[in-house]
Amino acid sequence: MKTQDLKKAGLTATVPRLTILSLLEAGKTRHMSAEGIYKALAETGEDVSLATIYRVLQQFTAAGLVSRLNLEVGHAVYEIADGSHHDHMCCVKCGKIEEFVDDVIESHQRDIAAKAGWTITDHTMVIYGLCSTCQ
Amino acid sequence: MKTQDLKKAGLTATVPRLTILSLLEAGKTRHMSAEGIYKALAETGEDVSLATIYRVLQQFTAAGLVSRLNLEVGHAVYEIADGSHHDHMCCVKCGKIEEFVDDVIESHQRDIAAKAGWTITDHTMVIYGLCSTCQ
DNA sequence: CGCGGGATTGGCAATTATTATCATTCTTAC
DNA sequence: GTAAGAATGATAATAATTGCCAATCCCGCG
Repeated sequence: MKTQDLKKAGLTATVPRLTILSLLEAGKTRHMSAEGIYKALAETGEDVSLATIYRVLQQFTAAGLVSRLNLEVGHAVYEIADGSHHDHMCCVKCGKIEEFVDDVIESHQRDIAAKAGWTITDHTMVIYGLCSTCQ
Repeated sequence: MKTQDLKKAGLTATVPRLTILSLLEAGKTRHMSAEGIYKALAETGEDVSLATIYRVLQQFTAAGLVSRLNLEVGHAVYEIADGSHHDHMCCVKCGKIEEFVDDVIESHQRDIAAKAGWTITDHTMVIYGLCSTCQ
């Protein structure tokens, strides 16, 4: 039962949390936004406030019950395009951004996309962690 | 001269555009947010409105003069964490999200981080493109 | 060099995604 | 069942960004 999943994650079993977890585990849509969850629940009359959904998703993410994927919007930084493609490492403590290039990763991406029948227009890869001085 | 860079990109050479391009090319800070650019220019008395900065950055990005990097905030989607790590492909036309795993990419990431003296806490990799049905 | 019209800008309102606040309600251990 | 603390809902607030529109600028032409 899902109550156990929540207990195991150190969260008390409340109605909103169980409702959200059930929806996600039902797997009708694998990737859902907070807004999407809100609407899906509203449709079945299981109203949960948007504030709660955001809070619960944070808790679930922290507990490792769900994972979060950020898409192409939000806080952005820009850099002069020098033609050379590179990816980024971002320090979660001091915010430093370092760049790197790895041809093996680049070519694998192309292979993966091609194998799936996709045409790549762009990609982003960001490694988050502690930089050498923030260890 | 920078006017030529703008002309070549199909953009008329205006004061705000030249100001922003100069700042970015000066390279004092390689990665700058819109807000950061706004403040940096304000300090030297070269005021450009925030709305213009956002507009110009969009144009520069579209023209390939600068590139844009999105960080860990913004519109997010969540999925049940099944333990297995995977990365994502996102269709820019229909929004479909597909998942993939590639061990070579994973291990290369660890190597790169280790070589730079970093400790990875997380990473995101999203390939943007056209999915097989949206070609 | 001056002029006209379309492109561009600035100021500000509006949006979008998300977080904070706080009074009310629910959970749980006793 | 009850009390204490955790969680929720409603709503205000925030952050990043975009939309709107009147005022201004840029540039080819005379």
